[in-house]
Amino acid sequence: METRKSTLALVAERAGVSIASVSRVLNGLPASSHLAERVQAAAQELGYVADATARSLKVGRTEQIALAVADVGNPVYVDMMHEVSRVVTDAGYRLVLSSTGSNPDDQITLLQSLNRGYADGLLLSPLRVTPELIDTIRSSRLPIVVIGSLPPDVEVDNVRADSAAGMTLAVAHLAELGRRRIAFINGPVDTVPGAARLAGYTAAMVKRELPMNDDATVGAEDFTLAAGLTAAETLLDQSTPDAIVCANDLLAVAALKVLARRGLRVPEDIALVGMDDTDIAELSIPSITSVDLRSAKRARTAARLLLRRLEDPSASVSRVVIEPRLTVRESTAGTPAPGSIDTAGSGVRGGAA
Amino acid sequence: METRKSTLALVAERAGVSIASVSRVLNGLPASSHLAERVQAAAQELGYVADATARSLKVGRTEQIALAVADVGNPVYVDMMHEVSRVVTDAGYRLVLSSTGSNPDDQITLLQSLNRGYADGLLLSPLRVTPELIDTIRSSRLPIVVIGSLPPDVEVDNVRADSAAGMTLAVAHLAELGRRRIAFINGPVDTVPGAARLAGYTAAMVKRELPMNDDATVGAEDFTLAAGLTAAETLLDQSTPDAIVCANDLLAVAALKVLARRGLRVPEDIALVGMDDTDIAELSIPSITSVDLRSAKRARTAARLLLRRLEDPSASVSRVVIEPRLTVRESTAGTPAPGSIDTAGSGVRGGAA
DNA sequence: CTGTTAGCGCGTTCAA
DNA sequence: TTGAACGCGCTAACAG
Repeated sequence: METRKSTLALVAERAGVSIASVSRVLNGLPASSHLAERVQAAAQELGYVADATARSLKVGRTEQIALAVADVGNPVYVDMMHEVSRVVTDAGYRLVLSSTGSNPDDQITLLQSLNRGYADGLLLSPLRVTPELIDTIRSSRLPIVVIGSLPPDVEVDNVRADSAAGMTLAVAHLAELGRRRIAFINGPVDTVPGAARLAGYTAAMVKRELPMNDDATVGAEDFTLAAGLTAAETLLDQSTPDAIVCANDLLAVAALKVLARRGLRVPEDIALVGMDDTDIAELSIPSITSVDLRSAKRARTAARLLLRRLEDPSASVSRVVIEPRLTVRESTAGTPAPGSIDTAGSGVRGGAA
Repeated sequence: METRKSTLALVAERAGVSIASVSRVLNGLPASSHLAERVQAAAQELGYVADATARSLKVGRTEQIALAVADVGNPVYVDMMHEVSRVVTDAGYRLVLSSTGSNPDDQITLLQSLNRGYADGLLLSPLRVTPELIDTIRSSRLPIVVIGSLPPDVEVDNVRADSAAGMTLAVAHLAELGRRRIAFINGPVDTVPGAARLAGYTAAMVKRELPMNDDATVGAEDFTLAAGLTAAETLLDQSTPDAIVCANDLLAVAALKVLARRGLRVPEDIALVGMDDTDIAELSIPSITSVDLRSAKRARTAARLLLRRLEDPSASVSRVVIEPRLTVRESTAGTPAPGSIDTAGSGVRGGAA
């Protein structure tokens, strides 16, 4: 096998045939077995592989799909990436990863560069949605599937989680365990998920007729551990909940740390529910009950939607809503009514004295 | 701004000039301001953006860099991805993500497809290295930088961690805390990191003249939580260490879970050290002391090496070794000599009763 | 300073 | 069944 770059012309010369014949044989089009053999052999010897760029220019497809997420480090996006990578690779596409920040302007720049045609389609998961961003998405030359909520009048394929329903699951679960003073640690309210989760929390609390209190809701600056630590301290300084729902697993881990630091037991003193159901919910000690927003399924669905649109550009717009589930773990397991005495213990807690 | 696809020819027609002039203006080459204006205007109106594929075919560069890792889900690779994404994007390249499994054959297939020229270079981090893989790397037409160890006679750019030195750091740290029965939970020994870490552990123990024991070393089936749980159970069934070093943070978290389950305190009864210093080491309760193998720095260095080679293909081969650090956290903090009584406590432990 | 033209490497008509 | 020739959209070398 040669290591030099070889072209159709070189293979053709070596096989003593025309480049058209080489192209045909390698693409499996009808040819005499005699010719096919010669070509195969020549191609083999030269280690020939068709140039992707030239092929793309000719056929008008790059066989690449772009995925743009706000933060490559966020476990949720990692899950999505993982899944998209699988689906897309299986369909014969390569995955181009674009880490835009949460800044809508950067995403607009990205969309414009997408029109350079380096990919056949885009999966976009915006953290903040502005009218400008929507306009840009609308006027994109290439198909886009949005992962996340979009205003109802936007005619773009999209798949989103029902995080309001997720908050309902969390609140209901805690209420059924007898908790009433259910606090909420949110992320930034000016993000799409932040706004949706706050709305969901409020609705769920009202519906259950549980006491609402401004001091029982705090918003972290960001969906990160560091911001969560500050937010949890603030919350516990101004409020005495018997349960906390967090808009994110990272925020839940932060809460867990602060609770431990203050000598509060989970779930005995305070039950804890996270959201996203990422690996860290399982890894934590105690493990954290979490609302599974089905990030992998959302990603998979979005990827398939995009693949479908690529093969049928005129298909009607799809809007898919994925229903959440609740994964119950130690942070809410076997919890008696508040105020009662913990005798049994689930036996799987860390740091037992 | 139009949404239809526009070409140089269309812009030229609209501006009433030649396509060459359009190309020049848009690439910032000298032109009269009169002409430049006309062209800019026309391009603007048509929403023209140069086609990436055609440009690539012409200039022979795709402005894409590929990154191939064994497992997109592994936190270490996520760190690397994050960093590579930054460096590469800043340099004007797009990142193509290839998730090969740990199977060398898949990686060979990947390398062959790379010769299709869809990227200008590759960053490869193989979990297992076979002679065939090395041959394929050697004969690649495109530049490759390997992240990880390579036999000394392979003339390929590469950057690796000194995980043997890392094991020395871990063992030394524990020894200085007075621990002597230092056990080791490794990953699969037939992987590059697995082999290196076992060798490092053995060397470090011998050097410190600490007691070695077959029962004190177990190998998990995989570098995952699930495999780690089994391995930790096995270890504790057959051995009574006062410290455990794990080849990986995930394995360390698994050990933490098993220790908690058995009522053993960390660090009082058993001190724990992980490896890789990923986010989960910080997130855990207690937080885990971990050998920082500098995955971000390794990735950054490798990416820069590749960029350098792209601009100077004849540069001499670089082999960089990144030295590890130790990040001390709660899982080994303030630990007195074994057998003595814990009175002080660092005050930042979880699950205090 | 600007226009014309020749390919980059491939797939795909059209003739033979 | 096979070969010759064209063009995808662009940049660069050459003319004018």
